[in-house]
Amino acid sequence: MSTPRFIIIKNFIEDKINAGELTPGDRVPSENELCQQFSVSRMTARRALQSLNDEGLLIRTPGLGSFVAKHRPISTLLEVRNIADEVHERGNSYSAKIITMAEVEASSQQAAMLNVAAGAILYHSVIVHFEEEIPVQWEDRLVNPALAADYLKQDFNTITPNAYLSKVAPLTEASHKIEATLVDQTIASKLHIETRSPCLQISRRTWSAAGIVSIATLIHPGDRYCLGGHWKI
Amino acid sequence: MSTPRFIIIKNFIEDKINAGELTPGDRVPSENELCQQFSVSRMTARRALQSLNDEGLLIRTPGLGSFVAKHRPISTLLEVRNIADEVHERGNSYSAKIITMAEVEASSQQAAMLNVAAGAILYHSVIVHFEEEIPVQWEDRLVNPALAADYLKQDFNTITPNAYLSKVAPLTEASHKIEATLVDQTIASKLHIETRSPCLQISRRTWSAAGIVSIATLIHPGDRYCLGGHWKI
DNA sequence: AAATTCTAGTTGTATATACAACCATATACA
DNA sequence: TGTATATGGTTGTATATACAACTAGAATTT
Repeated sequence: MSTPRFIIIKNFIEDKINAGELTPGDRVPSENELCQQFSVSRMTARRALQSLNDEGLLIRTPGLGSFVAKHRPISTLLEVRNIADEVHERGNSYSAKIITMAEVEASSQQAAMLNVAAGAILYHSVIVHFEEEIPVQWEDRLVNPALAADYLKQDFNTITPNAYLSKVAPLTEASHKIEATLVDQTIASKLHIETRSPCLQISRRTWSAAGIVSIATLIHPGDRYCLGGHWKI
Repeated sequence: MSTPRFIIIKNFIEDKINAGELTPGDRVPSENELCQQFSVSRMTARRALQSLNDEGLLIRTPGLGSFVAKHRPISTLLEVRNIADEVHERGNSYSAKIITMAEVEASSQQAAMLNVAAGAILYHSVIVHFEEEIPVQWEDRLVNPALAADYLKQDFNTITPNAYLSKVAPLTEASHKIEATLVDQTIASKLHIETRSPCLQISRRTWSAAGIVSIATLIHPGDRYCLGGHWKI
């Protein structure tokens, strides 16, 4: 029913920041000052400040105080998700076509990326994903066999590589690179687009607790796919 | 020196999730169980669980317990930042060239996007940003005068539109769309690239507490710019 | 004058306690 | 049998308290 007190205090400060009354670098009331101002215990006042700190709005320094954060980069939580889930969520039919599925010897560059010895065996898959029979993603993936031994035995018509890997090697870390590229003739024909069409290319590297699991290159036709994100304080 | 107890408990649970001992949907020990197991007060055990909840690893339900979250989308915090800061951070020289800076009447579509009346006066700017004298971004921006009255009076060689807007109307919300496009002849010539080159296009809409501040279209040459992100649990 | 020490204020960690709200199950009753 | 009711366990909120670690500036000493 009634909103918790620490939320009230939190909103009080948040509103002042949004209104421009408190600008980056300014000092906000200390825990003790908030105690008196709102007649609450220090733990309650603390919770409000701590929460704002966790959200990146405040910087708190022992011995000094709490200050409005200077760098509040407009960042958007870009969810790079399971393409199958995404398609299903839109209520469309999903299918996949496997182009390649084999063991390969790691080139020196690939070995470095996956942190294995050059010449080591890697699993390599190339899959085209379809939404309503229209190709929407080209997925080229290298997998470290040590962390996903049964990769090649999976039926990727029923489970996506991403989903399988998340299951056998829980992901703890990932890095992405997003760029615009032109695709070559091979990929263009598989994606049913013209050669030299603009495409959104996502390069992704994923870690689990045990090490680097996989590197993937995902290519989307520019006119059929875009990434979106919404950011809120 | 010694790590806080709530961190120890937090890591204990986090490790089990990463190792696959606890999988999505599993129940984790309750606050009271952790109290006994680690000989700490409930508030300390609670803090560990609460922290994991805030990070999205756990879902906590009153009356039921705490469970490993099912949806852990690999999302990356994509920072769409001030281009000038980015360039400076790389240790390169930054400059800007103003192409357009004027008042315009809002078309019906523009009016709808900015939530103003059709035909209302808007500020319109087009700026090309350079890194080491090479164009890296085309910025086309529409601004709501009600929230940034002095927009046209700014010297955008010394302050970027983004930075100015953040100052006069603190941002509280933003949405982004990222896609790959081909640019027309006008933009291509300003960016010193060939017509029909692939480009990364970011469409951004920003809010402050008072309403929609601005809509911007940022275009980057595909071969000179990419977005990157790193995600960690 | 310079270096050192002290002090007040701040955040960080941790405990013990109390009550409210909620859920699932077991029990009692009609 | 079916419906209430009670019970135990869970998370959520809030307080009062204690001590540690850190910072800046004032006071003291050299």
